Amino acid sequence: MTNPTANPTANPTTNPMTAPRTSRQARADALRNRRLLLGAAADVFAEYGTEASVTQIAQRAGIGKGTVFRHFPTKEDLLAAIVGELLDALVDTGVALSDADDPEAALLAFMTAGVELQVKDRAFCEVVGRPSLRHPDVQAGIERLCEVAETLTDRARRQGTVRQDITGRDIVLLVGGVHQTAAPAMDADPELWRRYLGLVFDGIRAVTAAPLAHPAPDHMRLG
Amino acid sequence: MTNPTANPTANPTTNPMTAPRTSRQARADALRNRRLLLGAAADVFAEYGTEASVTQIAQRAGIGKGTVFRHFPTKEDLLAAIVGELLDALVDTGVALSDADDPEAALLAFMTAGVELQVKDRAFCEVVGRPSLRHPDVQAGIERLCEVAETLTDRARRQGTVRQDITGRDIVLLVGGVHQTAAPAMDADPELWRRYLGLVFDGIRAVTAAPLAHPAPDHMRLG
DNA sequence: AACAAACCGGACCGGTCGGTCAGGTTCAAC
DNA sequence: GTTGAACCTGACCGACCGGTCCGGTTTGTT
Repeated sequence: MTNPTANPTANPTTNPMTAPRTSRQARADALRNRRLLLGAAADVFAEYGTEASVTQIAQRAGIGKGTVFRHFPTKEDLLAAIVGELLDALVDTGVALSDADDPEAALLAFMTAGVELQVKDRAFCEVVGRPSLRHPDVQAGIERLCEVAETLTDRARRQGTVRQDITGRDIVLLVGGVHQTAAPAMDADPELWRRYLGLVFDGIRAVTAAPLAHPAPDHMRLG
Repeated sequence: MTNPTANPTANPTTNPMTAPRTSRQARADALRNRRLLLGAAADVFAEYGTEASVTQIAQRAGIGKGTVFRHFPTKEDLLAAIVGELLDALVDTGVALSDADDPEAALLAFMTAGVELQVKDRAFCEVVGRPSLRHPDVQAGIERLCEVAETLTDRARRQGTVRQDITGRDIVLLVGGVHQTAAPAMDADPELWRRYLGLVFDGIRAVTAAPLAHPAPDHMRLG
């Protein structure tokens, strides 16, 4: 959906990654600036989080601030495009793990990849970890993430290596939670999240434990 | 330390909760406004988080913005006073649980109280969950929290109901992490954190699991 | 009652933010 | 080469922030 090489016939008003106009070909300088913008935005959002200013992104890209708003009507649209790509990449990782030999190891690898992405990218973990950004692209990406997580979880459940009462949504939420658990102490130990991922995964593997008293979530946002 | 009824001979420059002047008695209106301010700040920070504006707090208290800065030189000092009180209350809860009959249940009750506080108070969980606010009062409060958590953990460890490689700092970090895990879906289910507290506690109780590969944190902030 | 110190409050300051727009520039079609 | 639409830019706008300041008010004391 947010793949920059996607079908150019897609609706340009809902997909700013494709050609912005349907009639004429996009101009060469416009495409060049768009690439510069997306690269700079990815870097700056990753390093400074969602509160990075548009001015800062424009400077990093070497373009004017007005050009940013020409390509994306609001800052949130730009942010959603960046985070959407990251979500897509993580979904792809999950899909690739869906037919691995060891379902338990595959689920752990998926969670590891998720936490690593959050560690690397401040904006990603801020957007995924809070119900603030209601952008449809992001919502859809998270939904796809839950689906692939459910696939991975289901295989491990059938194998009997993880408890029966864990869902794909649990996994997605726990990936965010593991990162947040370690976050306050990550300056002192950048790999601390591995400790809590191990602990949480022991909880996920506790097949002999009593079922969790509280039911699983059925949807992740809105009320 | 941040108890409003604490010893009035404490250094007023480091403890804004006590009388602001050593020589004369504080004026009646000043004390009244201070109480209004602290109450309003607690409410507004709890509801809107650390980004609540000083103007908003002053309006809720029914006082002028200048009066806020008369009592606390910066917004961060006010925030630290509020959060410090909450930390003290949680430490007291932990101390009260330190001689309970069932160490395992006591540790779980402590964690439950911690998550409940985070659910109720946005500012509290923002300050505890991020290494941003370096205010000494807050740092000291977190340190005391880790100590009482270590006491509770140690009793449960000796009893053999929790794994040997869990520390008090782990517990404090996990309390924050459990809340953050459920946070994205708490609009739909405000009690969802109970599910993940149960799951994490199963991990903590996994006495037969292999020891965690990554070592425990030895300090929580700075680098 | 009279006084001075303490206190109050909101206009004000400098700074930052997301977003707009007029005017100059560049590209591509012919 | 000419032309005009698409594009680029950075000065600018209004809103909001934390924090300051001083004229006016309140308070406790004498």
